[in-house]
Amino acid sequence: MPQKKSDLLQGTLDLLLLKTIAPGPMHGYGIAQRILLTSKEVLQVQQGSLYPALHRLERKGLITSKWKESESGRMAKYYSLTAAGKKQFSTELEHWRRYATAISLVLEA
Amino acid sequence: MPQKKSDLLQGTLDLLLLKTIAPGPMHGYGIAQRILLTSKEVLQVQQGSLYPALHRLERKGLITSKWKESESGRMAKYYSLTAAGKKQFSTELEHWRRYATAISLVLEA
DNA sequence: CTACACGTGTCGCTAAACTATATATGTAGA
DNA sequence: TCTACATATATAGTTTAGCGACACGTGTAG
Repeated sequence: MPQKKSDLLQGTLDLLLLKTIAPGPMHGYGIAQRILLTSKEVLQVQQGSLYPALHRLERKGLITSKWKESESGRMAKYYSLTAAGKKQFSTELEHWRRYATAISLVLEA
Repeated sequence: MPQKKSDLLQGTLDLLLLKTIAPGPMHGYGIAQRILLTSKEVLQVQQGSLYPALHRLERKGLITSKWKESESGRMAKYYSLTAAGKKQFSTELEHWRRYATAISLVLEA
């Protein structure tokens, strides 16, 4: 069961989204599900965080969207990474690693 | 050299502060220095983040302060953990570990 | 006398994430 | 049939953290 207070750390949501889209086009709902799954039910992305984040990334030109029929037969907006998005992803990944390492240094000191 | 855009992740600052104070009373300026040092110059806590955070923690009863002469001979405000602060620290540490692990799962998938 | 390290603090801003809500459809079960 | 739930997108309004830019004051080194 997902924890009540999921409280995403600011700045990591974009990274998570970018990473999840990377292998191929996905729609918002599916992205959230996949993150929940691969994080072993720890990371729960709220709709109120998810869709604004997706719109934000699209406005920045990091992802593009296209309406398509989903596996369940409904229409859904499929997002894919742009070239800029791929670049941004690797930058942010680097930043996360650097940051997480630094935190560990302080915490485990 | 510290990176320009240090951008602390929201929510981790309190944890860092609590951890740094844990071994014994420290003043704000010293805390920031120590974090910079132990993180190998990666984590730079800005004054505009540091002091409000310290006040916040004190208001919540997680730390207490006392004016004392510092090693340099000036007056400085020394903060120490309260019992509630210690408890909060272990809770937040747990949360961070759980969270960082989950992120890694998604990122390294 | 100037610059820098020490030390605390605030104001105003931005932006991220959350809660709650709205909308719409299909399907399973009582 | 009615209800509940999964699928799917979206926004309005709120909170709050962290940041940049200041302001204040002292002591010391050059």
